[in-house]
Amino acid sequence: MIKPSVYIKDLSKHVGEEVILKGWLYNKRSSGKIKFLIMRDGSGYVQCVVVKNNVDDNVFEIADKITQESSFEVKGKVREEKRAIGGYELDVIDLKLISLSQNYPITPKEHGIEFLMDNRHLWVRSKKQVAILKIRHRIVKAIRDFFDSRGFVLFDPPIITPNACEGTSTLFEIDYFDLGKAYLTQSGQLYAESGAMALGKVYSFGPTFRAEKSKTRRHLTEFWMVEPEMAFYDLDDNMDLAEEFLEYIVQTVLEERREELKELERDTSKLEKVVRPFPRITYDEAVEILRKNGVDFQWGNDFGGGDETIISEQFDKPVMVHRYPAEVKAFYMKRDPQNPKLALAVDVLAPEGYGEIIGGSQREDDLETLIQRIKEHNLPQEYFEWYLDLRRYGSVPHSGFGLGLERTVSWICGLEHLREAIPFPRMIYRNTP
RNA sequence: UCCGCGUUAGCUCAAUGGUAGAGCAUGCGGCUGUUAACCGCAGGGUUGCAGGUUCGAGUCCUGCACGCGGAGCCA
Repeated sequence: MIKPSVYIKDLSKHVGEEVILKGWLYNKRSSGKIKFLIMRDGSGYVQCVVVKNNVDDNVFEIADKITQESSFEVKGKVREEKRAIGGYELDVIDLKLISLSQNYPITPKEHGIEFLMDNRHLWVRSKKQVAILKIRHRIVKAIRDFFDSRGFVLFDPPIITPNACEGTSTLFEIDYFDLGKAYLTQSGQLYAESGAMALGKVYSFGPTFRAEKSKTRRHLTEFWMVEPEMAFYDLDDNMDLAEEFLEYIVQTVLEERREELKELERDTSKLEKVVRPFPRITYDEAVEILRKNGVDFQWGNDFGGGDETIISEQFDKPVMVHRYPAEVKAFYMKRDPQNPKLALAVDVLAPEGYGEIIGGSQREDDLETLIQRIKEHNLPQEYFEWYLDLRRYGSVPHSGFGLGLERTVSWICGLEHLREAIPFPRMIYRNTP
């Protein structure tokens, strides 16, 4: 057995005991005959104190020579220590070097983004990145827990698809044997709809791909999306669910990842406010807000990034904007019976300028109307025959939405850029490491 | 695709058109409570690439490459 006797996060249960820890050297400070080694093991950080007069010469020699990010094993006695990070310290008895690291590129000073991105495989070891990745994991778990405990069934759509879901965005093209071109999915929604007709309430959760030449802090070419789809839900039911969902995610992270949020210096008072009910405004009301704020906005257009910021700044909670002009929305969205120019769509804008994190709608459930929409959007109907079947065989009103995982992580962590919200971001000018 | 900014030591950055420097990292030495520790010494450069102007270019001009930010588009 080579695994350590205990992990750093559990040291509080071992005060006064001798333990063996294994990990990497995060940083080292020294003051003559006493050396301070900060070990990280993935679960946390602990300061190991090596005093020359208390250890064998060869142990002190190792403490002297060990370099940043070298892997090592340490035997020592756990002691409470208010001065140290984490509140506990290890009085070192023995040290074993596992592998010496030489010239680790990421030093304890500042680095530029290009360098850090080139070294992303090492950058993920840094404190801030570790905190973000732990929060990302907790968000993913919260998402799954939320749906799993409410009668939803996980329904995995294909990644390789024969056509565009929405027909507009650019797709990544691949050669698919003798069948010609295929594409990487940009949404699992249409497939999720078939799942909803089979299982009632489903969600899909996986990577999606957009070959848009976007070059902003809000875009990745590969990102993760969770897409619930519910039979017998109208737009209001859909919004109720989205609201409860977001509250659950944010409050869960606040409860369970407080340490990590602190490490990121996140202003948690902003997150505390994310509780139901969220403001709900119509597209028309949003346009009014823009005009009051001096934006010369043309009715019928979609909101740009700057517009979204202005709208969301009016509120300290996520704001739900519903009933958009049908022209700017996808073909599958149902029109508002009260006003056929409007689609029963909803976007949820995160506060603090983080923009759209959810897009959803009630789906068109009438066969003839949907065929008409496909024609209007100049989409090849033959590719959508299977989708039309969902309206031929027991069509029901249904709704769903998609939540962008990285945008959610970015917002909750208070990040400047989406690229830190995923281990290995894929962007227009970067697909390495 | 368009607009703006940038590219100097391993990293982060300085340097009126006139001998390329500092901090971190690395190596050596010092310090028994350090918190991005500190102090001393040392090594480390084809100034992104290709041209041009000039007695002289890191600095000015042209082109290219790469990066960053933004627009459009979107989660």
